[in-house]
Amino acid sequence: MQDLSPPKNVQTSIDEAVVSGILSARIRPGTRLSENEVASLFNVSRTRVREAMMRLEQRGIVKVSPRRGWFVVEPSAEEAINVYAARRVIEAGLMRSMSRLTEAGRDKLHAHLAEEKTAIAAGDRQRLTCLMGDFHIRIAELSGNAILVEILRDLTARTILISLIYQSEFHAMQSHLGHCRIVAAMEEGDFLKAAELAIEHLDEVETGLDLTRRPDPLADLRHSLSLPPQTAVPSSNASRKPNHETNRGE
Amino acid sequence: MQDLSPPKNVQTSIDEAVVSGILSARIRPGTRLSENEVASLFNVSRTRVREAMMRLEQRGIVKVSPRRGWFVVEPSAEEAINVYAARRVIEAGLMRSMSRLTEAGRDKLHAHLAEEKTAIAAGDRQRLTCLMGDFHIRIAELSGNAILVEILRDLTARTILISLIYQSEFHAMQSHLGHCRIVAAMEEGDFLKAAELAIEHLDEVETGLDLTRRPDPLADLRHSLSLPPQTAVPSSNASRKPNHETNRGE
DNA sequence: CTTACGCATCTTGTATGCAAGATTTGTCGC
DNA sequence: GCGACAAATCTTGCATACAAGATGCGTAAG
Repeated sequence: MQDLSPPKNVQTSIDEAVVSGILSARIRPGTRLSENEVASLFNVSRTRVREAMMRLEQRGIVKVSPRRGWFVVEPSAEEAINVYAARRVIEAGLMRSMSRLTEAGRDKLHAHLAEEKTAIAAGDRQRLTCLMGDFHIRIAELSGNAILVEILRDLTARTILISLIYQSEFHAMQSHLGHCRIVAAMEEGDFLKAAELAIEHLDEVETGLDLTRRPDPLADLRHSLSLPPQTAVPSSNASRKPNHETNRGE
Repeated sequence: MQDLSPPKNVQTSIDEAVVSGILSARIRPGTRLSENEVASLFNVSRTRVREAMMRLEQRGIVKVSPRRGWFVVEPSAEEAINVYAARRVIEAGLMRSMSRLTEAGRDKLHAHLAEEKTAIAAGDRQRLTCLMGDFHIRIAELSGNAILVEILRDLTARTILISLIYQSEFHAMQSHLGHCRIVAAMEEGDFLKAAELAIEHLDEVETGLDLTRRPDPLADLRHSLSLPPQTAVPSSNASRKPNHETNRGE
C-alpha cells in the first residue's frame, strides 16, 4: 500500500514513518521515541528528529515529558470522546456537503471495500486496522480538499491509538458493513442518509470502547512476552452509550 | 482582550505571538519572519525560533522558502476555496451536532455580539477583523471540544490572511448581521437553521472575495509609504459565486 | 531484609558553529 | 547610461557541544 521504508530522503520522512507506523498499528500508544535512537535510524542528528517531533506534537501524535523523553500519545478518556465527536462533526458535515459521487470516486470506494473484505477473510488484524482507518481518509479524499484530508488523517491516527488502548476486540465485520452501508447511500445520491450512517457508525465504534480502562504501561513488555493482554484488570461498566450532544456553556 | 506581550515565558510564546498577530491583522500575509530577528526579539537562540516555525508550518500558518526565509503564508485561490469549504463543513457539522444552548453559552455569544457592535460603531478595523474571526471560535468553544476549537482557530487565522489578500473592503455590518441571525437561530433551538445560516454566512464572505487578485509582493512597502493599495492592478470578474459542491472523484 | 541516600547514566533543552545556497550590491566593460 | 559578472552579505540547514534535570542502581545504614 504505502511504502514504509525509513531511509526515504525527503524533509519529512521521519514524520511520515511515525504516522505510517501508527496508522498500521505497528507503533503502540505510549511507545517511547528516543531522539538519539531515531536519529541513528535515519542517519541524521538530533536536530532534525526534534524538528519532526515538534511537528508531530502539533498534530497531537506525540507528547514530550520534560527531560524524560518523547512518547506516542495515550489519549485520555476525555480526549477519546473529543476525537470521536470531532470526527462525527467533520465526516457528517463532509457528506452533507457533497452533491454527487463521481464514477472514479465510486470505483475507489469499491476497491477499498474489496480490500477490506479480503483482509477480513485473511484475518490480518494489522492490515485491517490500517484499512478501517483508511476508509475515512478515502471519503475525505473524495472532496478534493487537502485541508480536510489532513485533519481527518490525523484524527484517524489518534483513533487508532484510542482503539489500541480502550478497545478489547474489534468487530471488523461490523465496521465493514457500516462502511458498505455508507457507500451504498452515497451511490443512491442520498448524502443526508450517508451522513446519518456515518454518525451511527462512529457511535457503534465508540460504544465498543471501554473508557474506564487505564492505559497499560506494561503493554509493550506484555506483548513481547506473549502474555494475554490486560486480563488482570477487569472493569465494570464495560461498554457505555456515547452521549455526543454538545451543549456545554463553557 | 488577549495579552499580546512578546516576552511571555512559556514554551510556545513565539507561536502564540505570531498567531495572535495574525488574528488581529497586525501581521500581513507574506511577511518575512527572520529567525535571527525573532530570536533577538524573544531573547532566545535560533533553535527555539526554528522549533516554533516548524509547529507553525504544520498549522499552515508559515512556510519556508529554502535558504531564503520564513514567510507568513499567502494562501492561493485554491487554498482559499478549500479553507472556506472546510469551515462550512466543520461549522455546519458542529451546529447540527448541538442540541441546546446553555445560558452561559448564550451570555457569552451576546457579549461577543455586543463587542462587535461597539467596534463597528468605533470603526476600528483591526479590532473588527479580530472579532469577526473570534465569533467562529466562540461557537466552537460552545462544544467544549478542544480539538475542534484548535482546528477552527487555525482555519480562522488562515481566513484572515485570505481576506487581507483577496478582500477589497469588508462588510463588517453584513457579517455582524449574519452572526446575529446565527445566534438567534441557536436561541430558538433550531440548530439545523443555524447550520444553514452559517453556510450562507460563509458563502457571503467568500463571494465578496476577488480570487483573481494576486498577492501583492509590495504590499508592506506600499503601506509604509502610505500609498493607496493595489490600484494599479484592476481585475475583471471581481466577485464570483462560490461553488462548494464537492464531487471530485480523485 | 528493608529503606534511604548518593552517584552514575541517560534524557531532553538550548546555544553555537559552520557550511551551502540565495540575494544583493558594487564594479567593470561596453 | 546600461547590462553582466563577481564578491560580499545574509539566509536557513544541520551537526555538535554542553548544561540541567530525571531515573535507576548500588551501597550503606538501620
